[in-house]
Amino acid sequence: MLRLSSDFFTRDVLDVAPDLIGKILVRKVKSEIQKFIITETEAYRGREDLACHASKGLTPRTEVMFREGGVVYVYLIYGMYWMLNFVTEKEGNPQAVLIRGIENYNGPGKLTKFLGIDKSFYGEDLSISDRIWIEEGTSKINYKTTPRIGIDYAGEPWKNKPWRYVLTSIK
DNA sequence: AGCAAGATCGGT
DNA sequence: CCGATCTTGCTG
Repeated sequence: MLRLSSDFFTRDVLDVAPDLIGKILVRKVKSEIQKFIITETEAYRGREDLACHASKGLTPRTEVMFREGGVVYVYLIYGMYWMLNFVTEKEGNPQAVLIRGIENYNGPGKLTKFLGIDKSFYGEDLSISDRIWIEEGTSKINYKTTPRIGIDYAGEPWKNKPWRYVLTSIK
């Protein structure tokens, strides 16, 4: 199957996040390759989006989001769960897609634990990595949108933006 | 230097 | 509904 190049990620996160639904997340551990359909994503869009970590500006933690799209942004939440994100857009425009679900593993904290994703993936380049990348899916899919989960603190209008994308069926 | 809160999850 | 568990950004 075809690995998605950085061109796929250097677009607006509101285009990339829904386009990732139905794509294949590939994880390679010691020459063993595992593939999963991506079922749920969320978009975090720039410095103005108060739910996006980049709204805090360029800090050691958010630095990777300011890079050219196509690299991995991971961070620890609640002291125990790693969140897996893919950076999007051009350099200097901080956006990222949170991977909230893959087939058989719903929940952003559960899937990273299952896949063995941790701090060592911070900044990993999806176009050349030999342990994580994305491949084109085969089928067309349908999805729905809802507000993002767990970001009520961001307030209006951010908490109600329909920037969560969930796979509903495969055509 | 200290502190409150967090893009979660599983058990009551 | 509540606790686990620790990094982070903000305050002082």
